[in-house]
Amino acid sequence: MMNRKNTHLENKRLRIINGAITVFSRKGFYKAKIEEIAEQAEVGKGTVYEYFSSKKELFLEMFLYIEEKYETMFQQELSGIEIFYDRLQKMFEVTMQFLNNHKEMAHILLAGYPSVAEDHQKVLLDKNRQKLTEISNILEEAIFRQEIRPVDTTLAAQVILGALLFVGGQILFSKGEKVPGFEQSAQHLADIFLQGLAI
Amino acid sequence: MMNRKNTHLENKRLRIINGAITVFSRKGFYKAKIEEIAEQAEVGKGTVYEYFSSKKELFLEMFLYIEEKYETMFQQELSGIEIFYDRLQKMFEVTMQFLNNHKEMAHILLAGYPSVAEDHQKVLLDKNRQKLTEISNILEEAIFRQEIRPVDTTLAAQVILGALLFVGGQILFSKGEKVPGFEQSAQHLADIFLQGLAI
Amino acid sequence: MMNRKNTHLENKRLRIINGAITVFSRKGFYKAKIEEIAEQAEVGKGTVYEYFSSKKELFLEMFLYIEEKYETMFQQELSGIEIFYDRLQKMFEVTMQFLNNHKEMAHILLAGYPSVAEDHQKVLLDKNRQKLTEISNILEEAIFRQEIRPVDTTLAAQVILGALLFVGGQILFSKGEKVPGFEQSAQHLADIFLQGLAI
Amino acid sequence: MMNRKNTHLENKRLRIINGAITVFSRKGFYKAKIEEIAEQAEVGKGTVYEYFSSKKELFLEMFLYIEEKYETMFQQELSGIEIFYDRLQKMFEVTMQFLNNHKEMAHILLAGYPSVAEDHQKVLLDKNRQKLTEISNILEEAIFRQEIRPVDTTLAAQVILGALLFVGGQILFSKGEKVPGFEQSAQHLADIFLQGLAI
DNA sequence: AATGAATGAGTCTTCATTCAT
DNA sequence: CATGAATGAAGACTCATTCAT
Repeated sequence: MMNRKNTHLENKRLRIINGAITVFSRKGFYKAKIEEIAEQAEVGKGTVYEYFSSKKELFLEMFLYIEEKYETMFQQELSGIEIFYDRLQKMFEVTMQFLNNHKEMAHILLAGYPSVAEDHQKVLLDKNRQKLTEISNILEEAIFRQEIRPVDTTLAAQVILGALLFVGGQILFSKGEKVPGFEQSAQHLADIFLQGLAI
Repeated sequence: MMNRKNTHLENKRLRIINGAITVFSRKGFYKAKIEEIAEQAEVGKGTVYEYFSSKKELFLEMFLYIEEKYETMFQQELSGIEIFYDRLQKMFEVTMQFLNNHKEMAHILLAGYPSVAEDHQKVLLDKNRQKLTEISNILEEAIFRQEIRPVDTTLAAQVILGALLFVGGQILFSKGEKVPGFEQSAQHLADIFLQGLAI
Repeated sequence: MMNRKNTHLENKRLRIINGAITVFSRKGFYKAKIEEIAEQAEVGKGTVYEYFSSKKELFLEMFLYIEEKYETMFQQELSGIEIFYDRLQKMFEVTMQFLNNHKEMAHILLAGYPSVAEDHQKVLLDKNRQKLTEISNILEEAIFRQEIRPVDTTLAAQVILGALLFVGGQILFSKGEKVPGFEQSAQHLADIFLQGLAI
Repeated sequence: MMNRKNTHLENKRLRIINGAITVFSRKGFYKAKIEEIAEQAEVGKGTVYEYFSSKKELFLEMFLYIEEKYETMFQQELSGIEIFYDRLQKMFEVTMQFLNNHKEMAHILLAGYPSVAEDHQKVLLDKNRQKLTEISNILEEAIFRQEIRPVDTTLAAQVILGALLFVGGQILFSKGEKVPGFEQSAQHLADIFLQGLAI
């Protein structure tokens, strides 16, 4: 009983988060209207406030929700892969796939709406840092395994994440134009990073 | 006389643009208040509207102003340099230097505030594309000179610009923490791109 | 239940319209402040916008509301009367009575605030034309019945409506001064129109 | 010399008044911009304030200027005419002619923009009253001469002025539609007033 | 728990007016 | 006298948030 109720509630919360994803990413934080999110979620405007105390809070929760999905996807897809080149390629692939499913989030992930964050800024920055650390760890492991040469892993992680997000964004925002398959792009990218540009 | 007047007017327009830079980058587009920009510029609120027809227009003009400065800096600094590695390094250096002077713009350059743009979106996207083309050309030239191996220059340009902006942003937003010298970081970055990560 | 709610909502809409009547007629369109209308209606400023999408729209709706009341009054009072002289007299009487209850509207009915109208101008002009047609019809009927001689009914209708509104307005705006009873004035007017000024 | 200067000044003042006529009547009081009036008059915005202390004052002065022209025209045209019927007809004719030349003023004359007036309301009302008195006098004279029967001249004057303005307005605002010649309309009107509608 | 009607704080923008040149 | 750049008071309108039902 209790359980069913919880599920039911969870569903409503989830519907709202999904409405938020749709609207926030279409309109951005400021142009998104709570009312429209409520409509999307097929709940009443007031109901949104039963689950989230404010628009900002909703934005944050939505962000964390997406982040978590990204993170999970990231972990899962990379789990079995040992070879660094393959991991790198998979990273790009997963990220592009993810951005493709949440196109609109690319901007948000990239720039993080600093002014929106304010109170929650710490949380958002931490998420970013976390992802960088993750990539950093992968790099360090690869260095340890002597798959790659010793480089400043912090810097390299930034370069990779920047590339991931920006290239992903670029590819996705070039609407209408031919978007090469993710796999192929991912291969190219991994290749560039691994082999470098030098002859 | 006429000249002095023109100069005087130009000064006021410039003061407003600088006010806009300060406030927009501190608060973002939506939280920035015209009144505060006017205060910053030490002009009356109404005066802003003598020079710019709307908040959006002011934002666009400010963006173009900054872009142009960046562009000029970019061109100048790269002009004498022939070796690709040096150019790459300089690119990073210039960009970081620039972002350091306009810290606040990093977000804006990165994400382009899509929802703000709307009417002007085309202009903003074009600027981005323009920069990518520029880098692309540098790459093609380097390929032609056989300084680097033949790669997808479009993709590579995106990777480089993404890295430029993101790494720049990262470095700058880690306020309080030790920021390594730009030169050194630029060297590292150029090295990573040129040599790749592989052993 | 449903019914009570509707009634309740209707009431609020009506309260706002009445506030609008009070304020618009005291101050005219441009000097009227939405906030004051809201105060009059004892609702919040925002509530006005729940019911009317803009100040102009509110003005139009108020105008139509008043027009309808005038029209109804007009129809009802004239319904049983056959003799042309009596109808004419009643027309004046009804109009003066009406203007007396909505003093402030006289100007609006007279001049129609052309610049306010703009978008809605057509609606307002149509209302005017409608009233003229109505009077025109009454005149034609009277001509048919040979109660009055054949005249240009369009012109005559204009004369009569002009007189109705202007005289009404004159009488009402001479505040403080002795206003003769409506009935008596109406008789005089009807007499002038019917008998003419000639000896 | 002095004289020429005065003339010159008078010219500038007049140019502004004429600009005001054009703009006020096209846009109405509130939508008219001082700047546009200045443009029309081909003077600087500030210059308007050299001649008129405020927008309201300019409006009033413009109104009086027009009124005077109307008045003069009225007096002149009626001066030689003795027969009441002819005077009545001429009145209509002159008024329509006048409104045709200052189309836009019809509304203003009709309704008098009460809210604009405020401070000057007295002046405007007086002008109106003055015109009514004038017509009243004409009527009294006609009664004295036994050209028309004794009627309430105040009321009759109102009816006539109301008809003058309203019919004039109607005719003029029916843009695009066939407007019968003024003379003919004036004849019809005079006929209706003199003979009445009765058979 | 769910709703949506009601609210008013907050901001862009307009434009009459001023005043230094 | 003439000008127009500068100003800021004022007001329509939006929308997150509340709360009675």
